[in-house]
Amino acid sequence: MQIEIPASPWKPAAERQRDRDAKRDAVLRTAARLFVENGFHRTKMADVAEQLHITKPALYHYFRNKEDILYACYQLGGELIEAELAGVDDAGKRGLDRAVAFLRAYTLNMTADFGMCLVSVDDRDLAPDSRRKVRDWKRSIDTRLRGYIAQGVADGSIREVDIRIAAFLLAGAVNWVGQWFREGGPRTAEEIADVMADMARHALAR
Amino acid sequence: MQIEIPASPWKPAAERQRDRDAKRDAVLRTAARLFVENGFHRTKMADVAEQLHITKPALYHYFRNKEDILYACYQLGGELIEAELAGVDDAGKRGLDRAVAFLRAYTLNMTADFGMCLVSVDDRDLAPDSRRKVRDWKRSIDTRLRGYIAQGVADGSIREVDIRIAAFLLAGAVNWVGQWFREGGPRTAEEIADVMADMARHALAR
DNA sequence: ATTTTCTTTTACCCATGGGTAAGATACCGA
DNA sequence: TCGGTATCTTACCCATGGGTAAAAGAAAAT
Repeated sequence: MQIEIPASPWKPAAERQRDRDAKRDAVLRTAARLFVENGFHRTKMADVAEQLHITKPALYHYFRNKEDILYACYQLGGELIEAELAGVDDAGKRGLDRAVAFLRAYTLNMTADFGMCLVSVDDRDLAPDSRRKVRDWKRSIDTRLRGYIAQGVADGSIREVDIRIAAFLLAGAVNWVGQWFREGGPRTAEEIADVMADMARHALAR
Repeated sequence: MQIEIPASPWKPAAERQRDRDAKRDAVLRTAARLFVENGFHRTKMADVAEQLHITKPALYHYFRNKEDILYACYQLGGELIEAELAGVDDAGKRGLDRAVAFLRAYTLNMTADFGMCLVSVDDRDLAPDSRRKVRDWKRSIDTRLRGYIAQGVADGSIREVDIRIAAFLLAGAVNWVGQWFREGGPRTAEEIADVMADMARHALAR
């Protein structure tokens, strides 16, 4: 016979909250994958629901609308990248080393669902205010890369290049990874990131 | 008093055909620009018509449906690129020189409306058979770039790289140009193509 | 002049898919 | 046991936008 332990009155509530968060997370992951796989417009709310074995209206308990899900994808994708980029400044003192480390970290993220979402989904599908936030964030990423390149030119580790164009081109190579990389292909994400880092280094180094 | 010159019975018909072709072309250009500007799904047939000062049903005299316009964009974009790529083999005998010339030519095209269409519009919006043709063509472009790189590795002008990944990354840098380049910006298309060529050369050269 | 053909318009149709209203079910605290 | 709340379902609504039918207008052929 078990002794009845009086449960804390807060515990069930907390557990409930955990459940809710887990479910919200599941919606987000499923949607992100479908957005990447089939595109935002071809992904119906009913499709997302079907994958989760629920019905469409149930989704609206976790997100206000479709655009809200999309924005959450961008937000989470952004946070994941920011986390990955945190260690870049420790990669070395020279601008070249930092730029390369930045691109390598970015590439890794671009092979994951939420990273892909950032580039394979059009941010014009967001409401104006959400879109502004996303654009601001993207701009900050770009500014950061340009900063490393500028630093490298200043410290002599990077040759004289048009910083704006160079940053766009390098970012393009990385962003495009989200368009062709698929889990289970002939190369791992790490291998691709290594090649990217190697080529970026050669492209920039004096 | 004017002498009545009996018109050739074929001339009016030919002129009519020219008119029709010119109008069809105008539809295509307008649509391509709007597709790039606002995205395929946000571009309504009525929008295209409005820009041309006609009404929506008039469009259907020149194209069977919206997807047909999209396919024509891809087709023309492809032809323009093929034309630009024709001279690549004459750029030198070494694989490196050819790869660089290829990327430079490709970049130039990616700054024009139809070139942008190729990458900024999702080919999953095409019907299955059209999509297969487009995919086949894209694959042939990729194969060609890989061929130049492989040749370069063989003749010693390009260092040992993972050819598949290198081609994807370089193509990514180029394709992404269509996402950010806009006419009237701080740099011309030529300047961007030059930077691209320069960086690609450094990234690949032994 | 009139008939025919090409082009364009007005007035529609309707499938799609995001979103909601209202009720059923389960679960919790008291 | 009961009232309240969170969750999910069934049954809808309806705006949107691609596409069409049919008639009007313009131009060419006879």
